[in-house]
Amino acid sequence: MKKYLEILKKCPLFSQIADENLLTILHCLGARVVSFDKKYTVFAEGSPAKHVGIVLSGSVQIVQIDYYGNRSILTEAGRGEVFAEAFACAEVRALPITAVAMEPSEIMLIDCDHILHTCENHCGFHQQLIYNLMKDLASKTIQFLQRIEVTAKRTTREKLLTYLALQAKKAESNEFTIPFDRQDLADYLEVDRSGLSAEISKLQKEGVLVSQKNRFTLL
Amino acid sequence: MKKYLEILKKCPLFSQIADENLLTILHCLGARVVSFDKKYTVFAEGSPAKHVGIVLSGSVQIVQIDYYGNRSILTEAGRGEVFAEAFACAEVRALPITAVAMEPSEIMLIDCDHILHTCENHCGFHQQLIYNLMKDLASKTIQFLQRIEVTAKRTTREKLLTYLALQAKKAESNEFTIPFDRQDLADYLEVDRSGLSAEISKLQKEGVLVSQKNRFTLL
DNA sequence: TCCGTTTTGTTGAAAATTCAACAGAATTGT
DNA sequence: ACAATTCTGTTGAATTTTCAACAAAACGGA
Repeated sequence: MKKYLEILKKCPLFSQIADENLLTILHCLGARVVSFDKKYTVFAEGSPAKHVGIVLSGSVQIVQIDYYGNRSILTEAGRGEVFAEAFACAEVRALPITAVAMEPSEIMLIDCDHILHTCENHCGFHQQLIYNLMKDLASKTIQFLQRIEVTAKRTTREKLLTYLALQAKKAESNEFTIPFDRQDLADYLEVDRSGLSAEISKLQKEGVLVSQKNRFTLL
Repeated sequence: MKKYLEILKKCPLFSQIADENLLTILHCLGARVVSFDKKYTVFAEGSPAKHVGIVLSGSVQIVQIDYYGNRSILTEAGRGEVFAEAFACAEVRALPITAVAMEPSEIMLIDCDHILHTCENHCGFHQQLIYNLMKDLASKTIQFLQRIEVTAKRTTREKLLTYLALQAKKAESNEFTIPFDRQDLADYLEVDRSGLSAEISKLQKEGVLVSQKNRFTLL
């Protein structure tokens, strides 16, 4: 576990927890690390929502696939980020989403019960963990809100520009890369891929932005 | 405060808290009750996100209004429900949303700092409140996810049917009322109102459902 | 009850999206 | 370096949405 300490220290779930206690806590929580190849499923829809995931390396996408097979990308979690926590915390029976590794990834899995309920050793960190989980869930709610702000727009152009503006703000620069290829971006914005490609071309011709693959510059 | 106890006992923020302690806690939290007439603003976009709201009577809508004045309804909170907690918990400076009373409503306001941080009296309920807040935020995340599942659909018809199916499931009946008029429903589904009206008419003619105002029956 | 306001349903035209198909570019694995 | 696969941009047709305008219905207050 030692080699993961650096990244775990940046994980919101463990904020305010002294480095020297981290290993103990991980042991107490029964944390384990699993590796996934690119495109492999970390959590499958319908399976029990027991575990919280933490991205140690690589990245995962949280996707929802409807009755007709249409894919919707809900979020993307990179190094140090927690995912699937809401389902475990809310004690839903079956996961309504799927988590897929986007690259070869190492994922730390923690049984959420171990976080929420005191362990046999009565280690005193549960309160802090619950507080951290609460903070994390609050910021996830706000993330979803931003996504809704984007997808609430009615046209592909508006959705795209709203999304890119948010990314530029996040990167604090007019030049930034996004974690999506064209199909992914379309599935995140809830629009047609070919229409999205066309819109990006159009915006480039109009001189609004420059795009090379997943790197964008707003002009 | 006494007259609100019945409804507060059903509020997720106070679950697992003994009735006899509730009044003490409310006092410790500095809870106060404010009345709002129909259509009045409970929280305005841009104002500080300090308070958590609890609906004691009436109901509120959480709405987002974009640069062009397009309204998007994010959620609706009825009696006993908590709202705006995510912004206070995540310590965002300014509220990105507006909360509006839908009917004459009594709202309990609690400064979120008082929930998250121990008070002078060191009353021992903060841990339980934080735990409750965490549970509440987890279920709010899942609520948002369902909304995304609805609005991710590409056509008015699909959005409407997905929404109505969820409502039927929630009501455990094919007959149910929704908390929206036509314009509100359109602003929730992110579609055009007139198109929505047309689609409802069409579905009635096809014998898929019956609608009288905001009461629906799925056939 | 009457009047003014709000809500709802309808319509047709304009605009935008989706869909399917394809070809070139880029990437991956061997 | 090569072949196979995946990704991307383009196109045109069909579908759907949006927009604006209007009239009937429902509602609320005096």
